[in-house]
Amino acid sequence: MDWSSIPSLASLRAFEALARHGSLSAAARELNVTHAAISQHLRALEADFGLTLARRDGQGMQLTEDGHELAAALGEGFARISDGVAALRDRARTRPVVVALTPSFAEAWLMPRMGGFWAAHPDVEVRLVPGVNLMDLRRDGVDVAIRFGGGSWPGVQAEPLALSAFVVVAAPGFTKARGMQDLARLSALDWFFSGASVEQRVWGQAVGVDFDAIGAREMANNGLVVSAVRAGLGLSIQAKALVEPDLASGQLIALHEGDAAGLGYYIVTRPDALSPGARLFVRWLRRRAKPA
Amino acid sequence: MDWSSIPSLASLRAFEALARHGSLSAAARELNVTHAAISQHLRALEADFGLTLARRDGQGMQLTEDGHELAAALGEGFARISDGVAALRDRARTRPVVVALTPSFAEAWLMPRMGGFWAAHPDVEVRLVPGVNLMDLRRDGVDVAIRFGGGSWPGVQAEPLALSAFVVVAAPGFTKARGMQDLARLSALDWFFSGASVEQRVWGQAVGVDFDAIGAREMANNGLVVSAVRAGLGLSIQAKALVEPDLASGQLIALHEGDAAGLGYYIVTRPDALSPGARLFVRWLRRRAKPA
DNA sequence: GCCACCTGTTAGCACAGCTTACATCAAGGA
DNA sequence: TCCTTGATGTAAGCTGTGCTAACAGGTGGC
Repeated sequence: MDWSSIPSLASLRAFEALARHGSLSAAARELNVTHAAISQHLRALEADFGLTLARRDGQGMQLTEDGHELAAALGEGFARISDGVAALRDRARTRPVVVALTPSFAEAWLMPRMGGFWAAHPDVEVRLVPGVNLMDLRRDGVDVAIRFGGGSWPGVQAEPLALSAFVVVAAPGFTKARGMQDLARLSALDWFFSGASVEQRVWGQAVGVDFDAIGAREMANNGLVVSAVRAGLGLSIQAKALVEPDLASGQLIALHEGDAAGLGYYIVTRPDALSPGARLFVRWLRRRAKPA
Repeated sequence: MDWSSIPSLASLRAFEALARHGSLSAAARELNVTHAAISQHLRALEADFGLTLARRDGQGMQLTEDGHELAAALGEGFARISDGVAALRDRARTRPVVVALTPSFAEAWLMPRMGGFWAAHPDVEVRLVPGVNLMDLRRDGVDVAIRFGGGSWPGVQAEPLALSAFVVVAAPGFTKARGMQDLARLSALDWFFSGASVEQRVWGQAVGVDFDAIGAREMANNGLVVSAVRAGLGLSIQAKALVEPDLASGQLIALHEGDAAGLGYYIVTRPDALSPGARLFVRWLRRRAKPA
């Protein structure tokens, strides 16, 4: 495409509007500018082409044949562009919001609350992508991630959703059955953990324990870990925010509680390009954050 | 057309170029800007739509599906616009140059020289429109006018082509046959003039004579006037520039010569919109002006 | 004659869109 | 392994396009 021979697009747009309205003032109103702006564009075009495009005709303007020819081309061209833009906006509006999060958070925190979002925004489709690895938001097409950690990751924006202390939990009967209150006397085999639980790995690093290394019992995912603990088979370390309901109902009891120390769940987004649906979802998340 | 929902056309143009080249730098080269400009436009579009349009991919860029959709629409739209502009330029290039002039000037000065222009520019069509009335250049679609007068007309540009004294001419035998050298003894009936000769009217005004009022013999056009004078039937006032050849060949002799006084032929053009052909014609005219 | 609308033109200002300048990263060749 | 080349990313700041403001004049309807 040889852009050098094409007059400024602003001029062409102005002329296209002029052609449709047949009057400088009307065109100016459509484009939210003054008539002087349109007049200048028209003069510039006529000087550039060396053609008269419109004759001044008392009230209003009359396109010449040359003017009509140009206007037709511009009308079609701009219409195609406008259609394409509109289609893309529509696509952006209806596109599912892709949310990456840790499996535990999805199960224990988000799913119980999702009903509220779906009720409020039935037209916004949300695709939850549970996963352990830190995904590259841009590369993997993720709109929003909920990550567990200290809140500082390079190249993304992060805001706290729910800072959370950790708790060591067990079934109410566990310590009684074992006849002990003393954590120090627990063996490695009493601990359950899951390599798939980002939260436990982060807490482990924070308190200086590598569950894998000390030979604790590993489960495939944190859901199994919690099941085992509920069954009175042992204990585990959990983000307090996630086991809140179990503690409240008495299904689990907290043996020890640790400091939040800035660790918790963060809403992580790309600095650029947040889709309309994603914007809604983030706003909804923020409102849920307070009570948690 | 709802322009408010359409991003800046410059951004869209930049993205269209990016889509075709698959690289910021290449697109920048096409548009004669730096890669930073393209990069900024891309970011602005992505932020506006809330969509990722292109993935950064080591060397070069890869459009997303959304990006391809947008690029297709833009490509077609801009192509239509570009075609329309090109067609109009072509039309402007090949359009005949409309030249308005006085009949006398056309016959006596321009026609003898037109061969030179046609030889130099065989592709430029020139339409001569001889006429007496001062035409409205814009309204009547006239590119160039050659007017006789003092050089100052409102709303147009005028540059001198050939300033010209007037001469009172007669056939060589005329005065001899009448046996007199003395202009004062000529009667009104010895004068020929034409109401269609702008030049004579202007000279008349300049010297304070209204040929019509004094009852001189009127002919339909100046060609007939000159014929009558050549035949020895009387005398007339003429722009010197137009009867130069007759004087040189001895067909006519000058009885009296008046001052140019700023009167003469001027190249008159509109301040705006001079078509390419018209530009050529005016330039050619200017070169002919010196020797005349 | 008045009013309400249009167009034409200039001077001057604001900001979109650019450049400059720096950074990082990947691919090739010495 | 280093160096060169050419890609992208981003911030700061300049510049010229495209606008407004403020004038003028013309036209049609009441």
